[in-house]
Amino acid sequence: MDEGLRERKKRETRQRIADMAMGLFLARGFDDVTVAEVARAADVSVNTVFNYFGTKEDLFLDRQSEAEDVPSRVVREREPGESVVTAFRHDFLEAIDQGDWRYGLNEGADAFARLVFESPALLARMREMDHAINGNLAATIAEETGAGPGDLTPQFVAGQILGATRLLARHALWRRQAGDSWQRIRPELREQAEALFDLLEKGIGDYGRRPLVQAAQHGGAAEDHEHEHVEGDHG
Amino acid sequence: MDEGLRERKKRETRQRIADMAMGLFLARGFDDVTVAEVARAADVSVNTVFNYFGTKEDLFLDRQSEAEDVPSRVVREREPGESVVTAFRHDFLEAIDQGDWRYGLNEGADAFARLVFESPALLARMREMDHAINGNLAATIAEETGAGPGDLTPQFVAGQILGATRLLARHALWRRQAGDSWQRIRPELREQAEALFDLLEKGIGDYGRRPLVQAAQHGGAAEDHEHEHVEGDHG
DNA sequence: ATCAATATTGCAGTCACTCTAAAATTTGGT
DNA sequence: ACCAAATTTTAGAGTGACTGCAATATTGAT
Repeated sequence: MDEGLRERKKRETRQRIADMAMGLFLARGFDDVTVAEVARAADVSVNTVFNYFGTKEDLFLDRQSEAEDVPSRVVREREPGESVVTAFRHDFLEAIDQGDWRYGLNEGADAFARLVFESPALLARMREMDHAINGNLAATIAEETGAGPGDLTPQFVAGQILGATRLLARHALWRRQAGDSWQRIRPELREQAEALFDLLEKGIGDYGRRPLVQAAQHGGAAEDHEHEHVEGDHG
Repeated sequence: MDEGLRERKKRETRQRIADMAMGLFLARGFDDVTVAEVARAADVSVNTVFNYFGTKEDLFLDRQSEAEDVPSRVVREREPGESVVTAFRHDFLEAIDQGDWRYGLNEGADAFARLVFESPALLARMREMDHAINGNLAATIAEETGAGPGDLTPQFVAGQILGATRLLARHALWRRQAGDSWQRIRPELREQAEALFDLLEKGIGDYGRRPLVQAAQHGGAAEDHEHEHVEGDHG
């Protein structure tokens, strides 16, 4: 045994605190539970709680932050011939079918999401995590593609892709919140994912192009001149 | 006079508080200034400060939040024949030359930025603002293009574009922070902007495509075949 | 001047979080 | 089993943002 009594007790105490906290949060919402209550429930002092968790939010996100470099793995383990985007496309589509927790597509994710959406503090923390994840993925992409330090492309690409997957995941959660079953959501989500990944790959250059004619501008027929004049005056 | 004494005094008090706050923040950093100090400097009680500003962060972002629907205007006022992306391309490139405050490209923006980057609280608030701006722009785009309520494309496009402009703006600020002059930054920023907008328009489908050769796939040496064979076989 | 509306203030309190010093507990050596 | 050092836990006091309430000061209209 390389784990003494001391280590075990610490691990147990930490776990007890986290478990009690999660129970209270799920029952009454994040903001309506005080750290003092968590401490009482775990039978420790408030100071001990802060000894293990730096902030109240950490009580909730304990293990969540482990997922901070998950997207990097998708890039690193992409198959030969696969671009970064297609790697994520395949990963995400698989995730839909398997109810992958990495994108919040698993069964119990909605209870979790409800809690987050109701708490400004947790929302802020989630955005912070998103930011960190963006940075991680950008670094990995830069590394994989050998981009120079002044090159903004890795950060750009990371942001674009994660923006898309987050949007899709959030949309699914939102539909779940509204009462739809995963069964009903899945096929639509697949379509939407395909559509957004197509846009990622092929670009949004033509999106929302305003018609060149102005006669009957917002009369009724808006579907003429779809690809009329793609200008390319940029360097 | 449609403004009585009462109204004027309120306006003046509010302004005095905001000014004093900004002065203290710029001098000593956001986190190292207490609301009580701001109150003392403005010669009012702490309660009066909270009477005008809901949170400490509001003291800093007072007028900033006015800019929440600025991007929407770019879309609405785009010229005939212009897509959403090209509208932003032109707007941003103009902004670079004119040192536009809307993108934080004006002369005094770096002092501001330093303050924000050093304060976790302000960073969180900025991200919150970004989120709101995203939502606004998405709504405008949906409106302009007549997208249905279930269509994720407007949100997607809004996120992609704002992600790009924010990245560019942040990069410029970061270089400013490092001591470069706007004069030196401007031309490079233009190039980077052109590059990212090109990617927005044409897509990132081929970015980071891994070579198809497989010989020493995951043996020991990890640095084989960097850019070997880029081919376009997607479809 | 006086009254009603409202702006400002003082005060007490909550909650997250910090710091410090005093227990309580575990560990290693004898 | 016992002691001493290391470490964990705790109590207690304090800070700072923010809330709620009741008292007070100021303004607007008569």
